[in-house]
Amino acid sequence: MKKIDILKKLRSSRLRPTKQRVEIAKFLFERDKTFHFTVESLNKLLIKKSTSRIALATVYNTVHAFKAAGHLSEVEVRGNKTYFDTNVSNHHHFYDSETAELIDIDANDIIIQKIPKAPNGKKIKNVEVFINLKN
Amino acid sequence: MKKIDILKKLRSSRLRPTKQRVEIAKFLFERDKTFHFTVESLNKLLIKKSTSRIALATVYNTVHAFKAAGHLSEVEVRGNKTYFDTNVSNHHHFYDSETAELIDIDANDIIIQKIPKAPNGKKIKNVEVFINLKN
DNA sequence: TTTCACTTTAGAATTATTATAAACTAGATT
DNA sequence: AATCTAGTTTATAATAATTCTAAAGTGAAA
Repeated sequence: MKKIDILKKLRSSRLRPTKQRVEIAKFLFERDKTFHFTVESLNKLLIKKSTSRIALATVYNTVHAFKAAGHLSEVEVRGNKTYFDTNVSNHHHFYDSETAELIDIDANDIIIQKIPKAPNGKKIKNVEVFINLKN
Repeated sequence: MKKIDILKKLRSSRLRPTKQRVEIAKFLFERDKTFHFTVESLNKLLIKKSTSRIALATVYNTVHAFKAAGHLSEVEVRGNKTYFDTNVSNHHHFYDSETAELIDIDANDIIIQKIPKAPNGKKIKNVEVFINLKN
């Protein structure tokens, strides 16, 4: 993705193409493969690579702005709380983000027909299906 | 579940049945339905219900001890960091907890044959399949 | 009943994230 | 081009969830 495309992408998302946003956007989107990161890891990479210093809070702001604009997705469904479950059997969950409530789904109520094989020397430990709900 | 069972359960898991553990275990396991909670919410409920005061750190310790013993499962796979993904299309993930690495799975590589319908007045927003890896 | 490794406790520390408020800037208006 | 202004960036403080620490307490083995 060219710089000009990034400018377009930002403008079309009503994000002012500031120096920082352009720099972060170039870093994130000028690549061939998918890129997974946390704000913290992105920040470290930016510090290494970039000439100008970008505040951590700006990285948070920018990442969330990109997310709101649909340029990034967040691989996290439950906020930052850890839920525990007295049901230790293999099962799945509905998650209602309105009420921050988890609902069990019996393992038998979901059948997965096709599944990819694990990469390289890895094995599949378990498969969790998470169904997010809306009203 | 009776108190005596809880004592057995703890002993068999090599957890000393201390006053606090028994109290928390009774609260968690002497019920018919699955119970979902966070340490914080559990702590609040314990403060309300219990006679003796239990330190928050003890609730953390105890919950993790129960988890290690297999009496509780943790509905959370990625620690407490939020990952972002430059791939905004609908897709799934492998998660390698050894390396804390996410790997994309194309939406077409997973086919779900049977899925439960959403509860009460809710709709399904999206379905996330999370495949945990081991070595 | 003594002993000691395991526990509990209060509070400090850490980590991830969000809020704040002052300084800055892209782009519209003059 | 100079001015204006809402949106941005920044350093820092605040918050929230969780873990650490070190001292005091306690099951249960001997």
